[in-house]
Amino acid sequence: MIKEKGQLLLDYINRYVSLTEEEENTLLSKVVYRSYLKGQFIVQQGDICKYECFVLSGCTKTFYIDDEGQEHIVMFSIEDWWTADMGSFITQTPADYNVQCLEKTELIMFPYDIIEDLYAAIPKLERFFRQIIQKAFVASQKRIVRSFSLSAKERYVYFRNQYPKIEQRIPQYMIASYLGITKEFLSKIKSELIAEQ
Amino acid sequence: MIKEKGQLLLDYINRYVSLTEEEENTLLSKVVYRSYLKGQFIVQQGDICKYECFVLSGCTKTFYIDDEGQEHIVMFSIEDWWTADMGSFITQTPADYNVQCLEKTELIMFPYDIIEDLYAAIPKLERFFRQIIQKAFVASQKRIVRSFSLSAKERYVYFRNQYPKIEQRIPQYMIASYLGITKEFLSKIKSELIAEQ
DNA sequence: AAATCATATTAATCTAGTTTAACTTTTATT
DNA sequence: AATAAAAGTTAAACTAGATTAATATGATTT
Repeated sequence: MIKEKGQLLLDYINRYVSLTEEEENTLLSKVVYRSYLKGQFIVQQGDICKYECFVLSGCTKTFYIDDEGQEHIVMFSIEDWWTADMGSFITQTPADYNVQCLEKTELIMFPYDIIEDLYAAIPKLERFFRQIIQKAFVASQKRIVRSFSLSAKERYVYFRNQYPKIEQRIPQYMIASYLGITKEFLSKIKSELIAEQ
Repeated sequence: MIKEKGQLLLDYINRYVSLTEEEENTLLSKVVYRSYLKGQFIVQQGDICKYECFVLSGCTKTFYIDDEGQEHIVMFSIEDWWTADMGSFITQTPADYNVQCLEKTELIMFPYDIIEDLYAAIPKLERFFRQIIQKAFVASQKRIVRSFSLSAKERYVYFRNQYPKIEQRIPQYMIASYLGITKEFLSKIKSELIAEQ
């Protein structure tokens, strides 16, 4: 794998735990670098998710198609985030979600069949993953609270403040889907917000 | 700590990792057993959450009071589940949530200041917690999807099927709060469901 | 047994957000 | 530059769920 790409991952991990040079080399020898084009799928609903992926560059959406064929966006992932269908990955059962690239996207992929070896070789990784998943879980719980206690307009304003970088890169109708509202209603909210100031 | 109480925790942990007898003894010597009465608070909004708690018996609700004074229930916890404000616990910052007992509740508490020692003494616990948090995160993501893609009636039916034990122990108005609807609307849903069959 | 307090029901009115559909603007393709 | 395709806007009619308020049921206390 290209040295400088791996370094981005190591920098990220070293914010949580400190790896020795030997551990760093072991890690980089086991993970896989891959680049996807805009529109390509990293995971498809129904497949078994074989990789947990760290995003080096680009942007993905994780979404779910319901029985009526409606798309519901669960999350976006950009640089320094993770993407995959974790439920499918940890249980090796068919994925509920699709993960699709909204831009050319570079990833470092952690294959399922080596991740146990990796934990055995580098126990610190167990701690690292525990810590980032704890953070993700807390964020997810907070999103549930927001979905119940805030209006659509409030949720949009929150999203815009929290993820200013994401908003600019993504079409409005996908943001509407992420917020759980229609694109028409988001359009109305935006024009109200403009009128307000 | 009472031997048989500790055994419930060990049985639970041993479903994920296998502890040696020495590790089991170390663990039980560090955690704290405690019983709360109905109505008592385990965590209060604004406090720093000092314990991650395993529920031996009883039932708790985790909730958030919004700016308008409205209560929003984030989760219920019963036997063999965990309860706390994890966000507050991991960052040691003021809690967003309250955790209150809906019945007499027995807990095993993992104090914040010993948890690092515990990970050091029993590295398997790191793996154990990683695994249960992964599961919790996946469940949380699925709940977000349901909150967007299902109607209130569908969410209620799902809840009833998923947690039949919880429904019987808890007043309707709390279930309404958990589902993100008013108690009046839940009452309407229930009478519709009765009329349907 | 009466009184009180918490919980649940019902119904009328209201509103945040959806649906449908026509139109406009922006971006990509030839 | 012209055309097509994708994304975004506006507005009218509609609906899921909220609000308000009155009533009913069920526990708990005295």
